[in-house]
Amino acid sequence: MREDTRTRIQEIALRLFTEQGYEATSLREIAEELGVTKAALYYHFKTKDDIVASLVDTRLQELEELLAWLKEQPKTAETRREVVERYAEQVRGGRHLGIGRFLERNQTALRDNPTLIKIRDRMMELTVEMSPPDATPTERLRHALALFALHAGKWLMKEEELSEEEVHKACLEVADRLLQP
Amino acid sequence: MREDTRTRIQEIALRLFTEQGYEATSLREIAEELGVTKAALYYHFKTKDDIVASLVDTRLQELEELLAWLKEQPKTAETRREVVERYAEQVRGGRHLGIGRFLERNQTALRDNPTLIKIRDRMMELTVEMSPPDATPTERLRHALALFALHAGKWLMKEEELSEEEVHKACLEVADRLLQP
DNA sequence: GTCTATATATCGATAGAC
DNA sequence: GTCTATCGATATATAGAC
Repeated sequence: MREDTRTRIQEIALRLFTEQGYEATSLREIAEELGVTKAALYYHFKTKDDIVASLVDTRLQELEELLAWLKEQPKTAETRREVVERYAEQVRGGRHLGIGRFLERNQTALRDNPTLIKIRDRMMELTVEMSPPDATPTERLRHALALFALHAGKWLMKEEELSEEEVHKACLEVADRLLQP
Repeated sequence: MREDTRTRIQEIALRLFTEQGYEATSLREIAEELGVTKAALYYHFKTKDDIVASLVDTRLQELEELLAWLKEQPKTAETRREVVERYAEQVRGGRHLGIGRFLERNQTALRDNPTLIKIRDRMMELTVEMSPPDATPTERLRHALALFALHAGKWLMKEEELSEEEVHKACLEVADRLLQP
């Protein structure tokens, strides 16, 4: 069962945008890896930005689901732990693996992209909604950083000779410590 | 006492590279803000990359000084605390303020820049050298993340109505918690 | 030190044949 | 669905006058 061309464009674009950056990756490069000409891409996507939009729409949806759930929960330590677990599951999540890193690395280049702006806003909301209204600045920072630890951990430990499971476990343990009262 | 042109180019370039990204910022834009033509820039810097080099060389030097100092210290909790303090001082540091953010936001676009590669390597070394050889993966991640917290904190708290001092204090407190045994 | 003018290359995007 | 050919804009960089 062969993948369709649209999906392959998305995969190649995601990888190159992540490795090289959005601006530094041309449609010519994407087309060459796919084995077609630049013009062929325009049959599948209207613009270069459209490729990005198709990538990030799914991520925005996931984030909004998590945020909606969080808003219905009491702002307790137990809720925060569950947010981190759900977020971690999304970050390393099945088929959308890698979109997180793409987003991290292209925030400036894509700072005017409407969907990216929404993702950043939701992310900010998420960190705010984790803490009760009377939390101190330090507490709020700790809770926010717990989510951040899941990204940073993977980068910081990429040179260690550890399995993905071990890295994941270490990330969750550090996140948990940041959530302790 | 008027600044010289070379310094003004560096200031404008640093700001635009940080706000818009390296690739998205053209020499034309820099020249326009300076009030000269593109060609004039080439009198002061040989290439666009040369402007970057002039910016990051200082940061590399700072980082190498800190690393050299760290390597002579025992890997104790006290040493780790002092590394964080010195690093924090560099991050918000006087005249080189803003280079940290520039580096964070242009890692992909400038991934082949020799000085940037060195900075990334030294940064990695720094996180490794903080922990004793027998530290667990989780401990190593915690120590590394303590340095990271100083960057992330500023981003995460940029929308809070806090003074720079308060944000800085919160960052240091969270970093300190990550260093606790 | 800064200018005008230009070389050369690449980009995103489109038109139209097949 | 993919091609060739091309448009118009913009990029980095250089040559040479002043």
